[in-house]
Amino acid sequence: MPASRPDAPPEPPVLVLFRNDLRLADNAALNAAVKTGRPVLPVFVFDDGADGGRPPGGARRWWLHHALERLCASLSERGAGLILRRGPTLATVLSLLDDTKANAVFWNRRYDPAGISADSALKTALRDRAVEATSFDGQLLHEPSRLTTTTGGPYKVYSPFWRALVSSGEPRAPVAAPKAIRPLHEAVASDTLEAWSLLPTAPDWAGGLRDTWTPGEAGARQRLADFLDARLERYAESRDRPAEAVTSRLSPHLAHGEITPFQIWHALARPDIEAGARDLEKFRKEIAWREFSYHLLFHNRDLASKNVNRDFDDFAWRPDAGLVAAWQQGRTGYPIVDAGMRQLWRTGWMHNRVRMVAASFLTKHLLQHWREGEAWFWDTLVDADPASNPASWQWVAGSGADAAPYFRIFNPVLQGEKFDPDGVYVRKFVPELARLPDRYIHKPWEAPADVLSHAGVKLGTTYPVTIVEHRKARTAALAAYDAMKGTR
DNA sequence: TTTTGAGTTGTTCGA
DNA sequence: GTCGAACAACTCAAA
Repeated sequence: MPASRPDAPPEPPVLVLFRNDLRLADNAALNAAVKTGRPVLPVFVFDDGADGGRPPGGARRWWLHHALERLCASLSERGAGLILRRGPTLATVLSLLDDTKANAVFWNRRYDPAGISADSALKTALRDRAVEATSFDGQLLHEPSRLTTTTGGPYKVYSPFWRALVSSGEPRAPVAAPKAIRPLHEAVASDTLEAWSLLPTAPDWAGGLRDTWTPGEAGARQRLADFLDARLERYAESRDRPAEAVTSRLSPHLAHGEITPFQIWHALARPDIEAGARDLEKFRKEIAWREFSYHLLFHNRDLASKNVNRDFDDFAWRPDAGLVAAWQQGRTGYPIVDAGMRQLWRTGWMHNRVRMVAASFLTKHLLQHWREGEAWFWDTLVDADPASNPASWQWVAGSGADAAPYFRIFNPVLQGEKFDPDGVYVRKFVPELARLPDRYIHKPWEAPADVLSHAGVKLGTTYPVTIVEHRKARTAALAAYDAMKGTR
């Protein structure tokens, strides 16, 4: 241990950059910094788009505020503070070096294209200044460049990617949080969280988010424990039923790095887990989808803006702001779609099955560009992820890698009847239909007049008339697809 | 180089 | 009501 005589020159600290890794457990960069035995200065560097990536949307800003409060509290329990700085990563870190005389900077790697560029520029600049710069893993089980086909290329199909992931060996074990952090005693300037104005005001739309989520590392741990304890054993059977809360809901915690896939993967292997092999495999495959999305993003920097399948550059979208608005606000007249869009608006999250139905509806029934939907989800989802969000939208739209065949057009009535058979989900988020009998809950327009009036439903007044007719919309979508193929 | 098997999540139609 | 075929070939990945 270094001497700490009061007259000794101050020992240079190690800076630990926090970005999408708002946790102390399984934090490789923080652990390595603590292990040096030197003072550690944790800094949250909020590039907020200044590194060239996408600034977080409204829902993630709300989450970030609370996650930072939690992170700050758990750092203080261990003796350290959290410095807040906003700006481009390189300039921000260089000014921190001036302020602190630090001679080492540690961080966990980011995997969005702008983050990769900014961090590699940072590494070069620091090494030019003889400052130690070291990056660590944590966000992904596999470096996106590491899994390759036998010919060395990137995977474009999920199944072979999954097989490669499984056969590439067990992911490393997670590491425990440091028990104590040696603080830096000199004061370092920090922004205040309030000054960043991450919380919505006028109006405060975050009530539903507060009721639904507990941002922060402890919340993530609790969510994982609940999932393993009560939900995983019904996962394979019920994961497609939005009214049943059997999905893990870990996505926003993963997106903010409050928990790592290493922690999740290893928790699934615990001997006390009572779940069938089918449940475990299904869930592991979802974790692997997240990995696959990052793999795609790594090899397609423009995933959020350009069709992976360039044939779709010729697709005849029919831009219509009114249709997009009706979809966003959950007034399409299709109960399962509207329930999903309202769940998203109210809680910052939507069940996976309903995401597919709602996304298919926007791109195929309404012929609106998938980018419209991707942008709306980016702004409203607490789990908005730079890889999963665009990869999944392109998958649904048919323009992505390993995408759904275009002719698979979800029928919103059948999907509702199949996965929300007793209408519990629809009734929760579309209360104006709550008194309709099950038989009509997914197709109120077929209900006889007396049934509607008895349920207090007036189509076109209390609940919208369908904005497009399913059969016609389906035919039009298939025709648009054929036209695109014809232009090749 | 060529061959071969396979490919998240669906719907509709007609027998 | 149930069941199988058609939907569109095409590209990927491994042998």
